[in-house]
Amino acid sequence: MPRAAVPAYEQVKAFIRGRIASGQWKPGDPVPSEAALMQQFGISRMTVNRGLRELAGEGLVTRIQGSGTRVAQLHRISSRLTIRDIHEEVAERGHVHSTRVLLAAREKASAAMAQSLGLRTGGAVFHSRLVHLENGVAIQYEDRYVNPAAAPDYLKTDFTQVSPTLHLLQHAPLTEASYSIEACLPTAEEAKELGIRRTEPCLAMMRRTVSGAHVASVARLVYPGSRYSFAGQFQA
Amino acid sequence: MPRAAVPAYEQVKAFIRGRIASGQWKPGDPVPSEAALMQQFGISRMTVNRGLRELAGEGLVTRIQGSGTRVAQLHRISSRLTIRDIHEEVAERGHVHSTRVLLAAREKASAAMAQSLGLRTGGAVFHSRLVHLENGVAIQYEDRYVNPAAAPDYLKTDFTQVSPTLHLLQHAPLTEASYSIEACLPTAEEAKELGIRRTEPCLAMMRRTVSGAHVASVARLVYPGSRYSFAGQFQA
DNA sequence: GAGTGGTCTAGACCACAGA
DNA sequence: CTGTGGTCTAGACCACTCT
Repeated sequence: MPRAAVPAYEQVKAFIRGRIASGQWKPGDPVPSEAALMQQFGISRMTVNRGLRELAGEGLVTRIQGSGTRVAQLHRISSRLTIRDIHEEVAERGHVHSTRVLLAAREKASAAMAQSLGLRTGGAVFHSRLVHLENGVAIQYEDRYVNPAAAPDYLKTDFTQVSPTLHLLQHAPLTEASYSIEACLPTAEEAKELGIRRTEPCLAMMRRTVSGAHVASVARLVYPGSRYSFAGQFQA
Repeated sequence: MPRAAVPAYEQVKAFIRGRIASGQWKPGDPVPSEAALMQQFGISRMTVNRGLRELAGEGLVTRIQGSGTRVAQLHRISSRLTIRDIHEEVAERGHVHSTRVLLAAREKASAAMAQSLGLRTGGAVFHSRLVHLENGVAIQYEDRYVNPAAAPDYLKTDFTQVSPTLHLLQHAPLTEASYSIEACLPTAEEAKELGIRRTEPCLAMMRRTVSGAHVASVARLVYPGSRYSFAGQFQA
C-alpha cells in the first residue's frame, strides 16, 4: 500500500477542523471517539490519537480521559509571540538595519536594578543604550541592563554587528521571559535620539529574560508609534 | 512493570531540556539520535519520537529527516497570545466588569468598510461602540463593525450582559484573525468617553476576525496607556 | 550504503468517567 | 461495568542526507 501524500493523522485533523469551521460541530459537541475514527479512516489508534492530541494542543478540542473529546468551548485562536532579533526582523522586510551605540559600560547596580537582576546592590552590571534604524530611520530605542554572570562577554560585542538580543540569545540560552507592552510618551533623551517630538506617543516594551539560574537581562524598548506596530496572525 | 508517575516521553524531554538549559548542549549541537535515546532510556522508538517531536514543536530543537536533531539556533521562546473576552479577563483579576453602550445600530457600509468585511458598498453592516470599565474605571473603548452574514443576531444582544467578543466567539467560530497593536493619541470622542486627556498616549489594537467563509468583524480597541498594558510570559 | 527522522500498525495495560 | 483517552511496545516501510 503506497503512503498517501498527506499523512493519515493530518487527514483526521483536516476532517475535524472542517466540521468545526463549517459550523456542523459546535462548541461543546462531542467529537467521534478514537475507536470510531479508527474505523472510519481504517487506520490504527496511535495515528488517530496523534491527530486528536495535536488538535487538543492547538486548543481546538478538549479531551478528558474517561469522558471523551469535545469541540472546545471558545475557539481561542492564538498566535505565537516570539522574541526576535530586530536585525533579523528588519532584514526579513528586505530593509537595511543599522545601529547607533550611545552607551556600553559597566556600572554599579542601583538597588532597584540589583533586585530585578538578582544581584547585590552595588554589584557590577552591564548597561547598554542604542538606537536601531531601519533604512536610516530610527525605530527603536533600546535601554538594556545585563547580568554579567549570564553573559560575561557582553561588553566585548560590537553592537553595530551583533545586536544585544542576538548576543544574548547565543550566549545565554533563554529559558523564561516576561514582557509587557504599554503606551507612553518618550523621555527627552528618547525623543531626541529617535528624532520625534516629546508629544508623540510610543510603544514601550519591558522585557525581562531568564537564562538557567540567572536573570539575564532587563530591557526597555521604545518604538515611535508612528513608525512601528506589533502585528500578528492567528490561525486555527 | 508499573508505569512511572511521569511519562517516559516527558523524561526524554526533561533530559534534553536540562542539557540545553544548563549550557552543556549549545545551539547547533547534535542531540542524540532516536536510536541512541531508545537504548539510553530503554524505551521504544515511538516514545522517543514523541518527546523529540514535541520539543521540535516548542522550537527547542530542529529536526531534519536524514540529517538528525540539533539544538535550535536561536532559542526562540514564544508565548501564546490569545483573543479573549474582556469580561473574562477582568473577572479573572477578581474585578468587576461593566459596560457602557454608546451605539448599536445597523448602518450602510462605507466603501472602505465594505472592502474590509467583504461586502458590497452600501450593504448593511452592524456597528457598535462601547466602553468597558474595570471596577468603574474605563479601560477600553471598543468600536466594532460586524458582518451580518456571520452574526445575524448581533444587534439583539444586550451588550451589558454579553460582550461583543463573547457573542462573536459563540456564534461565529473563529477560524482566522489578524491584529496589530500601535500607540496613538485618542480621538476627541475616545478621550471623552475614556475620561482621559487628549494628550494621553493610548494603545490601539486593530483586529480583524474571519469565521469560515466570512470576515466576521473588524474592531478598533483603544486602551488608555496609563491604565492598561499587554503582558505575557514565555516558558521554554 | 549507513544512518537519520516521518509515519504507521496491531496489539497492550492503565486511569478515569459515567451509567 | 463499559467506554473513553493516556501511554507504550516492537516491529515495519519509507524518504531523506551524507559520505
